Amino acid sequence: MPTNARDRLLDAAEDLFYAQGTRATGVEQILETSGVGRASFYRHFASKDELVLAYLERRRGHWDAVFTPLVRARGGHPLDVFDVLAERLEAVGYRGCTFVNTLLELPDPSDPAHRLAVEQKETMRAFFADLLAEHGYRDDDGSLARKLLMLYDGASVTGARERSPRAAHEAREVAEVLLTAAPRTGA
Amino acid sequence: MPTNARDRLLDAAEDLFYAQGTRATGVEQILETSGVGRASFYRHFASKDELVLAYLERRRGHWDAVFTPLVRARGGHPLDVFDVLAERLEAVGYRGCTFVNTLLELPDPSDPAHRLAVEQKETMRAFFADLLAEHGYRDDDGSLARKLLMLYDGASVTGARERSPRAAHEAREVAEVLLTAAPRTGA
DNA sequence: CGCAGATGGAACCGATCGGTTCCGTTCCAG
DNA sequence: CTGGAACGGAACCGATCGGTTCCATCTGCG
Repeated sequence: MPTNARDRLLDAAEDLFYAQGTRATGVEQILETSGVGRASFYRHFASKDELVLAYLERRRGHWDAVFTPLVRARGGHPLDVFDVLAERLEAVGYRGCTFVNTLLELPDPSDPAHRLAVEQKETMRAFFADLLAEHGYRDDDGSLARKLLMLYDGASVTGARERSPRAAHEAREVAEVLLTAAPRTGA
Repeated sequence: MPTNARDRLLDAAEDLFYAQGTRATGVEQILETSGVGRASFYRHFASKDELVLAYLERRRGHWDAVFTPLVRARGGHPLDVFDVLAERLEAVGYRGCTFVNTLLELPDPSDPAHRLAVEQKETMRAFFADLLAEHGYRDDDGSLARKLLMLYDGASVTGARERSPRAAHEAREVAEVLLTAAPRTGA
């Protein structure tokens, strides 16, 4: 039974938190952007921190509902992740991976937002591991999946800095070299 | 003729800005940590923003004066960068690359702090390019140097998240594969 | 029609933000 | 010894922060 105001708040929060960071975005600005009254805000969220968490959970849902299906639609090869990332880098206003940005902006490991971001990164690593296994790449110690995630994070940061999709293309090239040298299942 | 207060302010700013981020650190906390009076602060810095800039310039100087000599001392091979990075990741309180953190925390491209961080990243890229050339690696389009920097950034972010030097070791392995496949000068 | 729930506006709160001002002290050089 | 520069402490400023409260309005449903 979410009312309209809640959705508008989350829409505004998603835009502003992502573009400016969570600390840099005040409640006031979210109210102005969403057109929601101050009272209504606190009827739907106990605090700004809870809105931040709801924002992160929404982005996590976006990963499950949009990002991974796009990778699957391309065939689900580990390299496809970097092609989907490249498309995102081309979008105006790309500003890096939400979860990398959040865990760097809120570095306290006991912060629920930090923890959620770390959990999401673990989900991404597991996704790489699944794709590798499904395509016959052996990764007994898990290092290959971690390296691909590290490449993904490096491309996200570089893309946010250069505001160009080149980083994703070059990350894909690195990943390609990595996979060429990787052992195959049953070999 | 910098007085003692200025140095103490920069010492405190370096610790706090790096550990918590610049927005999360108030002037008040810097005054408490440094033991400097509020008036003295504004005698040395026109604003908090200028202290942030001075902090970044100090870190940039640290790169020139400490980081790159450590790499040179190991032989100046491109892979040596990752070994020096690994040592840093082992230090308690490691929280990622100052300049990556800053350009993500202050995403406005016209922000002087953001610009300084971007400039420093360009310096790092050029450093990789120099090391590559000095050790006989061809990199006509500069993509190899950019990829190494991307690996460095990925390892920094991952190291900040995992609080372990493993990311640097794995980044070095990726770089090694990359260099093995790279063309050599005169070939 | 009339009621109830959801809403937006605005006033208000204490706390904190970055920044200014004044004053008393310390310390070193002339 | 004396003057001035540098300093620390504290009061103070306006602005903004996150958060609370009250009220008028709108809307949909019985």
